[in-house]
Amino acid sequence: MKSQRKIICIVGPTASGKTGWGVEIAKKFNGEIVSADSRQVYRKLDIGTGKDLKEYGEIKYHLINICEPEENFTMFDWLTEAKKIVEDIFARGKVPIIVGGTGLYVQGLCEGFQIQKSPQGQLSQEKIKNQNDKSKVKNYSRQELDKMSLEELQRICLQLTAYDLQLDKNNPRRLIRAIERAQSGEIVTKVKPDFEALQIGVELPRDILYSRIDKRVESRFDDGMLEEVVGLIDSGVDPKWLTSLGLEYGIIGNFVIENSLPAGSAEARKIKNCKMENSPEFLKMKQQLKFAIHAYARRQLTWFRRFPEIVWRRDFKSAEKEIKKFLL
RNA sequence: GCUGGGAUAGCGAAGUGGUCAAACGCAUUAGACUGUAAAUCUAACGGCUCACGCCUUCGUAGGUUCGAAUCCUACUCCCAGCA
Repeated sequence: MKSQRKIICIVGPTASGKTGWGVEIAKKFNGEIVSADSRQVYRKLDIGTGKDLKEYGEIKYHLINICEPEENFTMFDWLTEAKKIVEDIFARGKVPIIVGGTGLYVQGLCEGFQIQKSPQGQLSQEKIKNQNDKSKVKNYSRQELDKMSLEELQRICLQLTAYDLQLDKNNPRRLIRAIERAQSGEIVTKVKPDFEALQIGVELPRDILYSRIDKRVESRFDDGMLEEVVGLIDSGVDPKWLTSLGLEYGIIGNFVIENSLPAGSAEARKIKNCKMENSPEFLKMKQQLKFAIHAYARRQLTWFRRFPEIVWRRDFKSAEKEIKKFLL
């Protein structure tokens, strides 16, 4: 197969078996895997993020374990790296295979997201000046914005961007971004990338998906996921940051904090952990985690559904056929 | 066997005469999403209907009342205390 500017994306909800497919495809089509996972980028977060590094075998993978806990990492950080790596893989005459459940990242790559100074942004700057109220012509930092109440954010947003935020006025994250965008005058646009992409979605009946998620939660606890979280907090990782990651680190993290597990000697901790294992609180937390991951999988599916170009496949064989056709 | 407490939608749980198809939480389902995305936010959620609306629900069966998830009677089951 000669080198060509084509990439394969394997997407789908968590626990659908994307990695397995990706590895098989990499083997069959001379590929390398580029992980599109916003949590596996962090070192030391292994069990909770489900880094099955062994699963890759001989296959080369990228963008896993590329930064330290607590480091800021955003879509554009990922995009910058991913673009470089994709080029690199092309240069080596191989096929980049993007595998991951972080749909936004995959979309950003396939659609070519780019930051741009926008005239609209300038307009907002004008608007600030026109407020005539010098005290409010302030550039708020993220830190400041994070501390604000919904009402404050709404107020500032209204001053800056007027009516165009009708949409998500109860969503602090969105409001903060809208404010930042207005302040910086930067906007994200799309520039068609010069490669072709085929997006394959791993499809799974809902009930099977859920039971796979549940099983995986169980086995991760068996693998020492609770201990991992305790260890991270113990070693000084900011619990606030950790829990902000959501799911395993959010729910287990909060559980660990509430039960003040990360204190005292390793010995004492171990005993406490064992005692914890089957306490009603522990069981409850475990169930809560499972449900949270169900909801996450649903959110992922909602996201993916908006992209009609994704080709959904239940069995690997037919996905493989699709890819063969595409690479021809 | 006696006494007390209780039975509410898939689950948990409010409601103790009208404004109750019944708060709230969970689950579930759908949606949003352009530098935090495993995050953040929105909605639906007894049945039928696009909808006004209609129909059937609060353990079961009767009763009181203009009107009952709410009061009365009997029955069934559950829990606690006493035997």
